[in-house]
Amino acid sequence: MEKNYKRTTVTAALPYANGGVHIGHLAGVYVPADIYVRYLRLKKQDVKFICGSDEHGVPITIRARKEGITPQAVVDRYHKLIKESFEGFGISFDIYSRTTSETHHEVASNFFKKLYEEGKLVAKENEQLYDEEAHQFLADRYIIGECPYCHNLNAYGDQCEKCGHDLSPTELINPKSTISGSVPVMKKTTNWYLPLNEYQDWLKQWILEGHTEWRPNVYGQCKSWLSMDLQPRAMTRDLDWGIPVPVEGAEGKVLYVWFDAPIGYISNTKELLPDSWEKWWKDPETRLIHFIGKDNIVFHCIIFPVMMKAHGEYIMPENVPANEFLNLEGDKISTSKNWAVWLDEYLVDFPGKQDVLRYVLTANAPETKDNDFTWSDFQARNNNELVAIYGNFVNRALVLTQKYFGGKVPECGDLQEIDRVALKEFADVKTEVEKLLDVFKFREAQKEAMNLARIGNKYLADTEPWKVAKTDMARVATILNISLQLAANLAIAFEPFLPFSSQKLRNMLNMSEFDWEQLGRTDLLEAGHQLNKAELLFEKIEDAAIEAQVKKLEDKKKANAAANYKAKPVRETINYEDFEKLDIRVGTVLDCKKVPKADKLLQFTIADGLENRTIISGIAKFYQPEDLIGKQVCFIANLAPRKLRGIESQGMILSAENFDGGLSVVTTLSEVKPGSEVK
RNA sequence: CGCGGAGUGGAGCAGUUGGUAGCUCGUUGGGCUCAUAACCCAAAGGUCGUAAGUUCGAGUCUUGCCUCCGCAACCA
Repeated sequence: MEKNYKRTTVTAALPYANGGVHIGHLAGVYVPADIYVRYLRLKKQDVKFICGSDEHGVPITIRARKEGITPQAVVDRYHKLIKESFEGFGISFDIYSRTTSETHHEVASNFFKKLYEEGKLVAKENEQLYDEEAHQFLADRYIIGECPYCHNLNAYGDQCEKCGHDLSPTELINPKSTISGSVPVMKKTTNWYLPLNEYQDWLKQWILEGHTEWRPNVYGQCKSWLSMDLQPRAMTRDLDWGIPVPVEGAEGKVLYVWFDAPIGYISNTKELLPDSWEKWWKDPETRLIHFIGKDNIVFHCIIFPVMMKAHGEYIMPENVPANEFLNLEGDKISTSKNWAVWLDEYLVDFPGKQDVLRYVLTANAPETKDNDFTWSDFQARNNNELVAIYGNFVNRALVLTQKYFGGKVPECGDLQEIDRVALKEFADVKTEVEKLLDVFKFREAQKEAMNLARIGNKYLADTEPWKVAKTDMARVATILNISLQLAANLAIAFEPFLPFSSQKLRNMLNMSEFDWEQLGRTDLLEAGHQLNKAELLFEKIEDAAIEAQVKKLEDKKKANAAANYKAKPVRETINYEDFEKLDIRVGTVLDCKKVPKADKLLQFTIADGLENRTIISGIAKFYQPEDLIGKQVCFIANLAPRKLRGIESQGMILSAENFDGGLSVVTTLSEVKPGSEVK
């Protein structure tokens, strides 16, 4: 803030066009960004608010394949949905474009070309698994196979979720493509890498020394990254959905989405301002602010800055206010599990109540830690704060004015001490709100704005104009004049937070012009100015509406459980000899305890009718060790022993994996002798 | 195993450079009646995840431990 900037470029994370947007997106990124931008605009500062859909990447191709449509059709659908949701909530982007736009393809392509031609990228050849049926290289997560450590048959190419080992796809036994089910083959490929390591010292200096004021979560995350040795990172992928790599010999390759997406900020600016976009990105007198969620910190603080640095013409972000996550009724919000409050549905269920959600999400914003959204909190904040404090004060001032002065702003007479105190208090609010907004503390800033209404209610209670009216109308005039000035101030103070309500309030007050500098002043409405009819600024939300939402969520939860249960296709047929190779037996658990310093592993001592054996199993999350002692389990007796956390596991205990990932140990219906074979 | 963030009265949050713990909502009692049973006042209620340490003194510094969230597939 010390530096005097001429203009501010504000970006909000590009939502991925593979689903709708929900309250988590809104709370984490778009509402705070919108508040900030509206605030700057009110201060008459030069600001551009840039966003758009991120429309490339593998998951979109997967969805398209699943639905039997083109990737373009997928992104068209979600781009429209997302764009409309944002518009519905008054997120005031100057442009909301998309990364499939022509401009973006050109900008991203040129960006890459410049880095390539100047030798800022390093080409590297390596071998990757390739799906010959689907004709594409496979990202780690799209390969499953048997884990070489715990022999879980459904380990992913990057990690086995059962034993927690980090894997590389080539380690998997019997790897299989999740896309086509075919067996992937090794194929050589060349990709271009951004040598992050070469920029490490610069990053350290820029962030760790230059930006100690960044939020602790952002700064800490950067510090964590910069304390390790950064590795070159591939900026291209072998895929057919994306921006073609503009280099000879790079057919069938596209830019990595995380290379492509942040450049989207730049190209969308260019689309908005074809002639003057450069000053918004290249002029050192421009302040660049990225609003993101915590999962994006590394891209916006490390990778994208390095890209821009390597390019050489761009300015660096001045701040990256990242929020933590929002939970919903105690559980993580999840697109894939459909555990979310979707914005498009909210707009239908609560028409005209966009500001209520904006208010609640800001009041409860996950600025320093993850927070929880609950419908009962939503109701309470609406009824006890918006309605009771803000709406009610405005209503009181207007109704009294209507009653005593026919809806005309009365003359302000001599001020008494109590008036001066109230005026002083609300003048102070301006300074306070500004101070907080300037450092991205939106939650507190909104609370401070709400204090204006509190001051108003107290002022009315203290001065009791309805009593004074019996004896001294001149005094009532002064009191109501001040109250109305306060209401006008509220309209300004809340404009960044609750734009719809501010608009409504300004209409009631018949106020045309307004800007932030007027905040704290007492001459916003002239004596004799005619007010419009008072309406309610906010309405109470009844229990029934809340119960309906809670029920909707519960129904979703049930539907999810059902939808997520889908049996996997049966594997390749085997013959009896193959089966016979497996020696499956029943054993009795003699002892069971947690493996120290491993959160998933249990160590079993199993009576097997022979010499007893030790088996490690990754089911600690689902069983208390003592509950298993004495129980009979099925295990594979002739699996090659394997060391896990330093303990040799002599076999594998069989468990069924439920739809939700939960594991249930396989046992027998009646007790049998330890060592009995399972056939 | 490693790294980052967080753990404060019933709920949601503040607590700056260490000095007897604040705010909003809720609760209880009182007041008022202009107002969407809304508003105003007052009170009760925390010893700050846990154990130890530094200090005359720690929520605020150090160390260990516990719990939650996140960490380059997707996801704010």
